[in-house]
Amino acid sequence: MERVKGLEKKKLIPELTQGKELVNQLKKRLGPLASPEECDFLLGKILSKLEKSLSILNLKALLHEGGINTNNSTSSCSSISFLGNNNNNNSPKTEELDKNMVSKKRKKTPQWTNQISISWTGFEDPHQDGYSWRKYGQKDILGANHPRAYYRCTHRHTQGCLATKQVQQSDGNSFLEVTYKGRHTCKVVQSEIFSLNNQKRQKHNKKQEKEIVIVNSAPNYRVENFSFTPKEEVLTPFSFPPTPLNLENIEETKLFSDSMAPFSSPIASELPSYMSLLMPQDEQLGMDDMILQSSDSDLTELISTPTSISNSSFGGDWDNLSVDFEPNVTFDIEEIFHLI
DNA sequence: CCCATTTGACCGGC
DNA sequence: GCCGGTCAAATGGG
Repeated sequence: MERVKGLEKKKLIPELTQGKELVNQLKKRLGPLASPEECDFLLGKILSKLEKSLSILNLKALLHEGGINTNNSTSSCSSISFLGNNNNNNSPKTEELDKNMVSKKRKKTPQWTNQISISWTGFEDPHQDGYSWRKYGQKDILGANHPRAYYRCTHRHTQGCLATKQVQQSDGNSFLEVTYKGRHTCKVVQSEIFSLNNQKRQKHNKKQEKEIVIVNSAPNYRVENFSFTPKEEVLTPFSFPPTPLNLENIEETKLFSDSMAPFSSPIASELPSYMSLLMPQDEQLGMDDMILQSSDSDLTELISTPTSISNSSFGGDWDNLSVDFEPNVTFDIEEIFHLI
């Protein structure tokens, strides 16, 4: 993969500029007199520009094989925000030590290594992200119209997995803001993944499968506020696996590669999962196929990424991003997709 | 019966 | 004291 250097950026500018102009045209023509054909034509051109831009950015892997579909381009869009790290030396592992305590005494506020916020609309169900979550609380948040739900990994007590997530419907729109905290340390073996795919889904409802199909057909997304402040040293308390090739990461990577479930929990758990999202992959592959076809080397490449992330810049495998990220930089993709 | 959800209480930080 | 986050008893569904 190649990086987006000056040349690619130069390519991007006209594409995005044209896209923006097309949006403006469409905006002007939208109204009672607008003909569907004209709108479709403009939409097609706009989407073409955006896809081309994405291609340049090498983000095309985010899109499902269908690319941006005009039929549902307004029905689903998600955003990802890496919130960076706000952790200190408090290790969530202390919770594991306290798990036998009966007291309701609140444990020290865990400081999370990885936190990611995902805005989420459309047909995707943010709860179907490849992991099993258990809701443990719900709170009305000041200034928010909707309560915030708190979820933790089902394997919290059995395996001490400390991954949590918060889901809250944002105000003013239909976005579901899903914030993942921590990372999965549970060993969700592949058999369980298969179980998830092949048994739970069938067991619980056909609807879920249906939704997945919808997800696949509604790949439109946007990435916003892509900022990341990796601090390798503070990752340690989270008991990062000694080897990147553990099942957890495999799962993360695989699930993240899955069809259009790009905003699954794995991305919250590990940056390389996001990396894997950005990397061109056979978009035709289903998750199971991905699991089977992944090579260790690929995983190593992906999963070893966070350790290569420094405080200063994205080096190493970050080159694969095809974008020159700066620390805490706001990902301009946001603006790109706000054009839609 | 098991497990997930609900919900009020509780806790720590500010 | 307020607020966000967590706990755990109560409840419900399969």
